[in-house]
Amino acid sequence: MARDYDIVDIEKKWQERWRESGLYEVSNDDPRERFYALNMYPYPSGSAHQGHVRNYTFGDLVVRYQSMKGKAVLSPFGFDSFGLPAENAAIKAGSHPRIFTDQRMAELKESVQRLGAVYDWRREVFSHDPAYMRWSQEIFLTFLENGLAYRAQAPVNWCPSCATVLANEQVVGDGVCDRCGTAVVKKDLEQWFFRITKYADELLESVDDLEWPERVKTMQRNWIGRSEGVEFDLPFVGHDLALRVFTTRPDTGFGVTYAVMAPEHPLLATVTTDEHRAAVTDLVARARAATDMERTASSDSGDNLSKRGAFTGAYVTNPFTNQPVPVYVADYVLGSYGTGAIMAVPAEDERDHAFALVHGLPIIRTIETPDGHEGPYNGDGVHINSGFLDGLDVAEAKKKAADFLAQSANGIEKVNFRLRDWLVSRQRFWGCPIPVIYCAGCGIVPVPREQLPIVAPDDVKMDQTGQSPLATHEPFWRTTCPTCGGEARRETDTMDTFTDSSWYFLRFADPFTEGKAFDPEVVAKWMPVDQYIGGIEHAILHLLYARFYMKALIDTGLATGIEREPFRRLFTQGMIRMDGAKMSKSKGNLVTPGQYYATVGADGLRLFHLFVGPPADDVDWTSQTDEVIDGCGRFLHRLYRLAHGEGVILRETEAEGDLAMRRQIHKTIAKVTDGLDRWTYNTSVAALMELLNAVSKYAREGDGARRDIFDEAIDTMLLLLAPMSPHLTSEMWEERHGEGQFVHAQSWPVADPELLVDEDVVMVIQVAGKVRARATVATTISEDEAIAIALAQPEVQALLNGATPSRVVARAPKLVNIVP
RNA sequence: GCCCGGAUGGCGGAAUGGCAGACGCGGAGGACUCAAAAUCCUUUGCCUGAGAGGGCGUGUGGGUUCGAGUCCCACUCCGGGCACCA
Repeated sequence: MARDYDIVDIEKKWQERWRESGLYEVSNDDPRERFYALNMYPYPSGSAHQGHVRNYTFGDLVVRYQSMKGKAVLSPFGFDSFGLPAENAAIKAGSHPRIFTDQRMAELKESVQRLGAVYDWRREVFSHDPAYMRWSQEIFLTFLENGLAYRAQAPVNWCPSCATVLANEQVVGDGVCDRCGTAVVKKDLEQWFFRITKYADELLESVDDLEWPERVKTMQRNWIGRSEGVEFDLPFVGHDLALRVFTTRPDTGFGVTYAVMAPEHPLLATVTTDEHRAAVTDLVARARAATDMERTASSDSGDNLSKRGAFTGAYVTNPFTNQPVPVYVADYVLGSYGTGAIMAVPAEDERDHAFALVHGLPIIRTIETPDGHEGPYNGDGVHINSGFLDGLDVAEAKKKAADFLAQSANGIEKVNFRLRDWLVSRQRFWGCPIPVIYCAGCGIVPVPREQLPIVAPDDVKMDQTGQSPLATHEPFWRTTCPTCGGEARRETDTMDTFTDSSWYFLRFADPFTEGKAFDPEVVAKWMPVDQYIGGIEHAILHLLYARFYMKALIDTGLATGIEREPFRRLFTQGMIRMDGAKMSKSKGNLVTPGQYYATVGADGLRLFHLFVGPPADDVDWTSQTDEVIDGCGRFLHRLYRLAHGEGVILRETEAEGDLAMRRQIHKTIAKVTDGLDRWTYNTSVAALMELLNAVSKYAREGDGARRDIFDEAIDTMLLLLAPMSPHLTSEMWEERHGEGQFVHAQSWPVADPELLVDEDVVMVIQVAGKVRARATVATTISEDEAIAIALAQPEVQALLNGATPSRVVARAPKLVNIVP
C-alpha cells in the first residue's frame, strides 16, 4: 500500500502556518473587491459542540472560497461575553463572572482554531472589554441625546419571594422565577427604553428587499405586526369624557354591543360607578397579580373568561346607532396596545363572541354569513343591519365607516404595531452599565464622555435579594453630579446584552481607530455584511435589534455613507438533533467534536457537515452518523492514495477517454462552484466524490491516464476541496507544488465552457411518455434528424405497429416523445 | 386558530417540466488474508419472472401538459414560528 498520512500532524502543522502567515488578516485599504463574511457573535459557552462545528465550517468555507475568488475577505471573530449564564455560574461558585467568561472564551477560541477556521484575530472584540464597553455606552448616550433612549415607568417581572426584579430570560416555564419557582408578578418600575417603534414602518418595509430565508422574513413581519384601522371616540353617557378605541373593522360598527377597557386604562376609576367599584377593583388587582401565562392563556373556557371581566356600570354611546352600550373591564384587552380600549363586536370577533356569551351580551350580525356558518364570522360578505352600510362588502364599508367616524366621532385612520419599544434595563451585574447619573436637582444627567467607560467594580455581591447587584455597592453608585457637583446616584442597571450584539459587526470593520466607536469611512468600506451565518434562534430579536441600531446609528450621525440594512444576505443553519431533541449542553446529549479529530480529522468532520444534507436542514445525529463520518474520512484517504499514484498507470500518449475525462473535470468545477454559490454544499461534495470515482477508474484501468490530465484532475480536486477540508488539501498542494505554496492562495478554478458541452449525448426515446429506447446522437442534431432516429428504433416500430403517430415532440438532442 | 416550511429506497439525501433514486451510509456476494481488520471489485427501489423482460413507484385525491417528484386545486400528516395585538 502506498504511504498514508497522519491527519493529526498535518492539521497541527497547517493551523500553525495559518496563524504565522497572517493569510487571513485583511487591511482596511485592501484594493480588491471586498467581502464581509460573518458568523453570529457567539456566547462563550466553552468548547465547541457540533452546532458550532457546523456553523464555523460553513463560515470558514465562505471565507476561503471568496478569498480564492480574489476578494478581500473580512473574517473577524469575537464574543458576546456578557450574560446571565456566567453570572449564575459565578453566584453558584462564589466566583466572578469574568473568570468563567475568560476561560470559556479561551476554550471556544481554541475549538474554532482546532477546526481549522481562520480569522483576522487582530480584530477580535468581546463585549466585556472596557475598550468595547466604552463605545457601547457612548452609543447609549448618543441615543439619549437624540431622543431614541428614554426612561419610563414599565411593568417588570417581579419575584415576590426573592424580592427582586427578573430579566425576561429569568422567567421560565409557566411564568415562574427560575431561582425559587415562585410565580412572577408585574411591578411598575422606571426603566430605560430604546425607541425602536420609531422605525417600525421602515423595519417592516425593508424586510422585503433582504436576501434572507423567507421564514425569517415572515417572523420579522409577524413580530412587527402592522395593522391599519381607525381610532375614534365613544362618548361616555353622563360624563364629559370619551372612550377612545382602535379598530381594524370600523365597518362592523353597527354590531357594537359593548365596549371594553383594559385593567390598566387611566379612565377606569373615573367612570366606574360606586355600585360596581368593588368588582372592578377586584378584577384589576387579580389582573395585575396574574402571571403573563394566566393572562394570555388561550383556554377559552367560559369559566375562565367570566372571571376575567366585570361591568363598570358605565355606558358609552355607539356613534353608529346612537344607542348606549355597556362598558366592561377585561384583561383580554391590553393596556399597551392601541388605545387600551376596544369596541366589541361579538358577531364578527371570536374573543368578543366568547366574552359576550359568558356575560349574556347581545350579538348582532352585521355581515351576511355563508350558508350553515355558525359562531363569529370574520370573512367577507354583504353588510346587513348596518344602516348606511347595508349592501356593501367589507372593503367598501370600511372606507365609508371611516369617513363617517372622521366626521362624527373624531375618527382618524391609524396604523398600529405589535412591536413595542425595547426595554433595555436589566437588574443584573454581568452587563454593560448604563452611563447615566441621577441628581436631585438636575434630574437625569449623562455621564460625560471623557469619564467612559463606566466599569463595574469587582467586589460586588451578586447573590442579593434586592434590585440590581450594583445598587448594593455604595462606592459605585455614590457619586457627584457632573452638572452641579451635588450629591448624586449612578444608574445601577445594566444594558440588555442584545445591545452588545447590535453593533459589534461595525467594530469588527474598524477595531483600530482610537477615539471613536469606529471610523464611518472604514465601516462604509466593509458594510454591509455580505454573508451573515447563524442559528434560526436569532431570527427575531437579535436581527431586529441590529437592524434598528444600524438605522439609529446612521440617523444620529455615528455612521455615514452606508446602507441602512446591516446584513445583505443571511443564512440560517439547521439544528443538530438527537433523539428528536436539540443537541445542547443543557440537555446533556452532546457529541463532542474532539473524538473525531484523531480518526478523520477536522477535515473529515467538516466534510461530513457539508455532505450530510442541505445546510439549512436539521441534522439528526443517529447510530449511522459515525459511519457517514467515516465515509467522509475514507474519501479523503482515497484521494490521497490516488494522488500518490497507488495503482495508477501514467502515459504520455493520447487515448480514448482522455477528452471525456477532461469534460468531467470541468463539469465538476461548474457543479461544485454552483453548489457553493447556492448553498447546496452536499451536492458539491457529491460531485467531488463522483469525480474521484471517475478519475480512479480512468487512471487505474485499461491504458491508464495521460499524465497532464491526471495532474489536472488531482489539482482541480484539491482546489475545489480546499475550502471544505483545508488541511489535507494544503499539505497535498505543497507536496505537489513545492514548499511555500498555499492552495488557498490559488485562484478558484474556472470551467472551460467548451468542455462543458458534450459531443455525443444519449437521447431518450419515449412512446407515450415511457422510455422505450435510447440512442447516442450528436449534441448538434436537428429536431428532424432526432425524430427520424427515434422512429427508426425497432422498439418504437413494434409499439406503433405500423400506425402513424398522432404527435411527435422533439427536444433535440435530449429526448423524443412519440404519441401513438 | 393564523403564518412559514416539509413529506422521494432500509437510512441521509439528488433531480431548469424531459431516463426518479446522483453521492454517501447500510445490506448481500466476491477478491486479498491462516484469520480478522483495512482495502478493492460486483450488486442493491418494490412486485413478478429461471431469464430476457414486464408491471408498479416520489404522503392522499383531482387537474394542467406530449410528458409532473417538480406547476395548479383540495386534503392528510410532520416540523417550526406567532397567538387574546382589537
